Amino acid sequence: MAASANQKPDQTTRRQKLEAREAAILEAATTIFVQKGVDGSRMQDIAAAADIAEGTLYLYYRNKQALLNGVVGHFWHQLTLGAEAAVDTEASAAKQFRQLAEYHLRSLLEQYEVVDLTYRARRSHGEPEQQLEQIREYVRVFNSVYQRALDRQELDDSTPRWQRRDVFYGSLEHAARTLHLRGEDYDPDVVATVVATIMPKPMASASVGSAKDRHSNTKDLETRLDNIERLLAQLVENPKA
Amino acid sequence: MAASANQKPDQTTRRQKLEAREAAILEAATTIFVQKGVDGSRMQDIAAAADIAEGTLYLYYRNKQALLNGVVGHFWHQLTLGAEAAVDTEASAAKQFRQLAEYHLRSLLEQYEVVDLTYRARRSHGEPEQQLEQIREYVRVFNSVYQRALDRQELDDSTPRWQRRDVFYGSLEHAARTLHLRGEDYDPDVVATVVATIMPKPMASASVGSAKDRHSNTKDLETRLDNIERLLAQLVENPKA
DNA sequence: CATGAATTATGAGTCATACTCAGTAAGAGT
DNA sequence: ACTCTTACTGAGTATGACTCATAATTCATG
Repeated sequence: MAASANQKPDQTTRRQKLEAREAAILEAATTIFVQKGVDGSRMQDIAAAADIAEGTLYLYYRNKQALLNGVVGHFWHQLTLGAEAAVDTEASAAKQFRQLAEYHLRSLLEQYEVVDLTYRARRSHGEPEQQLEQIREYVRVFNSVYQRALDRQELDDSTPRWQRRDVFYGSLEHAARTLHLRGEDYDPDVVATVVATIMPKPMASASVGSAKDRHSNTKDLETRLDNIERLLAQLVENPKA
Repeated sequence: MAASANQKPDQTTRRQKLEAREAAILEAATTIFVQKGVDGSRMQDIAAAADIAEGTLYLYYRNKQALLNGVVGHFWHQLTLGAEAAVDTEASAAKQFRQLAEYHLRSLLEQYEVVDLTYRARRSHGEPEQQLEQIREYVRVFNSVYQRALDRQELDDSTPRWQRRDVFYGSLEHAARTLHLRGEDYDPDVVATVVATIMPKPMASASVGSAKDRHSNTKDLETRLDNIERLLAQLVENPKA
């Protein structure tokens, strides 16, 4: 994950070398932490995996906790970039929430082990008790979607934003845990439920009978409209294939 | 929290003494863990606080992780007892959910630091990755309320139970975190929102909901969507035929 | 109440590992 | 080449989790 484009096959400037080292450290640390857990990982091993001496590690991160924070912070930063890309700011508010929810749930599931590290990253060693900066950054993606929805009057403000946000992230987080524990995959149904919860919906979802099949998650009308849009786009771009 | 009533002012039987020690250890460990965090707590200090030698600690708990599990497990067990007491099984389903939600949110807020320890209790030192037994026990309280609601037909089963459960606990958990970070107190509004989310619309005497009946309208839309989807699916899979 | 066998408690010692620091290498500027 | 600064190194130190030989307690016996 180099920050900027490579100019030449081998990075030469001092700055670039340092950044490459830092990236290598983060990658190594992520791997080892995920593999062996935080307590099971020795700084020695992480250094070896990053191909540097143990002491060098401490030039980049004050201590193990800081390294963990770095790993987790990096992860959430990447997640922010992905989320911003996943949301189509032109689409309807419901669709944007759905895109964000889908991206979020997918990511949590795919990188469950890294997410798990998040819970150990916090409070350096005493008082502060604060969120990681990068997590707050990530939440801003939700805030943007929310604000646009308000501006366009596609969402009323009958419920405080933070409450809806907590429902959104809280539900998805727990759903991810449940799905992971069961060894199940991404479930579009969850996204539909959560989005329907966030957006006050004028309609009472008429319940169709048994819809266990993956085909008919026909809970949310908007979800179905999405599907139609996607199918249409498919047809338009690939009329024959 | 002695299991049974004391027979005499000073506990004399072997069993009682051991149980008292165990309780003392848990209490001491809880205090120290909360005060200094898991990494900041030395087994030495915990032993001292429990008024025993360090080695004795290891007769009761295999290692620090096991001790942490003990502390957290004890906490959730107590929470289960409290939750069962807080729910009136005769009341309406909505009310029971509200009682449980209120109790849950209050407890999370009041003992936020202990709850925080929960995230570190898991995976002994490698593979298993499983919930604490006592947490599963706690969740059963929700399941009971849910089952009663179903039996009495105060709740439809249009959404899977686990999804509603994740919304319930996930939302409350995040709300607790938010309120705690802001230094705010228990907020009844959150409970109302969460319960309204769990229970499909028509109910909930707490929250005000404008339930306008658009049922026919919705149904109409659904029928039309069904047709369109079917046609599209045919087209996509069989472009020419 | 002795006696001793089982159980429970002790804390000095062991050991693994996070972190330090005196010394070395590698650039950059002259 | 020579400094001066910045970056790296890994043997060494300190800390704290865990062990274990020994001691104290408890309790079932004669």
